[in-house]
Amino acid sequence: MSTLSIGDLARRTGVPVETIRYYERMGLLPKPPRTEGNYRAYEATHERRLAFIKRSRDLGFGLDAIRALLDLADGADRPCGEVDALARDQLAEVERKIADLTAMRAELQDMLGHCRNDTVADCEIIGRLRGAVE
Amino acid sequence: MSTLSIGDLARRTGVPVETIRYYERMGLLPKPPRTEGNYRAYEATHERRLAFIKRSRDLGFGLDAIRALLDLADGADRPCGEVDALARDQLAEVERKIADLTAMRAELQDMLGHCRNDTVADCEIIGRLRGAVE
DNA sequence: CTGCACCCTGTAGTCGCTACAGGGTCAAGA
DNA sequence: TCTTGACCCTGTAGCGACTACAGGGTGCAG
Ligand SMILES: [Zn+2]
Ligand SMILES: [Zn+2]
Ligand SMILES: [Zn+2]
Ligand SMILES: [Zn+2]
Repeated sequence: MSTLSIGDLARRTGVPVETIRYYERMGLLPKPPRTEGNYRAYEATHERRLAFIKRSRDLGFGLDAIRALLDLADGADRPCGEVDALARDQLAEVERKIADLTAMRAELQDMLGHCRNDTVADCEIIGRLRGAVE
Repeated sequence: MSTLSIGDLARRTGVPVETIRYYERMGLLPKPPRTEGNYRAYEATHERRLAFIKRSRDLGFGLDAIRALLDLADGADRPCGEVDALARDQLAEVERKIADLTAMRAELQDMLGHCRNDTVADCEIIGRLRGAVE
């Protein structure tokens, strides 16, 4: 037969079992029918939906945005402006994070480059954390 | 007099009041003496320590690493190898995050570049989230 | 003396999981 | 047939680093 246990679904999508149950609680994944023994019995639609969620998570979308994307994906004939807006917001967020991290990287590299592996008293890293150079 | 209220300290360091109390609970900032009315009364040492914590946080160090850095900073005559190791670990972590985010950015940009602002059914963004192209 | 800004403690919520505890189910092997 | 072990169930608590109250106390200016 064609239903999947939660463990099967986890293996096929790469999403941990606990996370699948969490998505169900959060309303991202519909509650599947149950077997006689009260096991979740998933079908292909669930697998597709979970794969969609996983790809969205891999791009950094938050669960609220994913809920919105899933809703939008159902309205095939509507324009995709809202989808684009969510993607642009996400891109902006990613770019902001990259900018922050790039500044951190530059400062960490510079600190490490100036450190003479001396005593703590002379260490450039500690010196800058203390505020010697900004 | 030379003591600072928690609000003064917050203004001078840019660290919110709630966060200062949180750092105290977490053992990063020593408990300051109190006034008669039970207000925290900070001195210059607290301000320096909090500034150190803030600069470390701005570089992305976690609170455990900052605790270690603060301890190491007190041993002026010891070699700074452990400090360097913490900084290198942090640099590696930052570089890992940049790599992840850069991949997300590339995919988001590519999705957005292919989107023709059509219907949801034709939208490249939705298509890829569904798994059309990996 | 009254209002208001500030301070106090303690607790709960955020986000997206992750890790149990304490049980139930089910198929395969001895 | 019995038992082992892998899997599944619910419910709750923990993570990191805050953030946001609720419900009160303090202190100063008008
Ligand atoms: Zn330099
Ligand atoms: Zn050094
Ligand atoms: Zn392309
Ligand atoms: Zn589109």
